[in-house]
Amino acid sequence: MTAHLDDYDRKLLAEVQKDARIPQNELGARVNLSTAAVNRRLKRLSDDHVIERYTAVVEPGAVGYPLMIVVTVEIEREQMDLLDSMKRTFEACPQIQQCYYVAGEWDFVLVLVVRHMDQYNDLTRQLFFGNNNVKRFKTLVVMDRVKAGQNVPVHIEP
Amino acid sequence: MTAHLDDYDRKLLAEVQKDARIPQNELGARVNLSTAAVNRRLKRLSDDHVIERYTAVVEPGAVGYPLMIVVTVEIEREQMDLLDSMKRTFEACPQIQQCYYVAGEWDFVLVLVVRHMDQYNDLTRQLFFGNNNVKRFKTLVVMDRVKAGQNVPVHIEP
DNA sequence: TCTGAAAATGGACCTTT
DNA sequence: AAAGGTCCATTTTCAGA
Repeated sequence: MTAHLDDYDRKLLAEVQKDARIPQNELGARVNLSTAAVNRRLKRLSDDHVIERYTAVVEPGAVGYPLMIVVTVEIEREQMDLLDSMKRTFEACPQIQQCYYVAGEWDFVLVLVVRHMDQYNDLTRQLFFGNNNVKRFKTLVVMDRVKAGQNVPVHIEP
Repeated sequence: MTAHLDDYDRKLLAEVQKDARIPQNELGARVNLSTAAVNRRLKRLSDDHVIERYTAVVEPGAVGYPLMIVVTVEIEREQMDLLDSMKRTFEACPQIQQCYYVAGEWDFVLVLVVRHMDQYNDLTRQLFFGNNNVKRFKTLVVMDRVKAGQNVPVHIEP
């Protein structure tokens, strides 16, 4: 499953995770490869789905979503079709940035961005109060986004 | 604070959040703008920090981090310098993808990617058991990453 | 908005291990 | 075979008119 990545690949991944717009010749200079080799490796990493996609990260506050909220959700019954339909509902909600189905004290963890508390209130009605498979949920209001991103460590550790 | 974005900006942001490698002429075709106009707008959005950065999203499983874990942490005392040092510790830990300081039943929510349970165990020793300002923490093991990303909705809603 | 120069990408082809 | 390097055509970016 795990692709065999060498040291060059790891260095490249570290760089493009930090900044995907560094030109390939500059990347080559940093890792000691020709631009053509960098080009081939990046293409391979994309083809192999090691690199899932390239994206622009938008600052939520700058587009009118200054409020971030984490929600833990417990459900009533762990029934396949109910689960799937909940997952699809969460997936389809644009304000939900992330949705994880988890094992432990809760069943779902959601991370959402909203315009203001009123919008969050509306969403709780739609998503939680309006769904009779939701047993209870807890709201955690984010006061400081200490660290955010999808970066995966790529350094050589056991 | 909120930059004044028009409809073109929003459409562009929606597109580059989905895929940051679409060439500007193609973007222009999609939103009905010349490539030069697209170019200027994207530059402005970057300069204004509406677009924070461009990044490659790496599939954690493909580089040996198949396990994702959400942790909620409660701390002993909410003292400024202790808080700051905890934030810095969490920020510096490569396995911690996201760290939110929150209000509610917990103080921190962490999202981490690890190689296997043993690595997570080690991390709990370092980060939680080894820190006497941590009162308690709860582990939620992610079974399904239903939705992941940093996408911010940019459509026109109240 | 149009035009063109400069930069970046990505393929062809040859060489090394 | 697998991967690197050089060279070159094509595509993309980006600024001035």
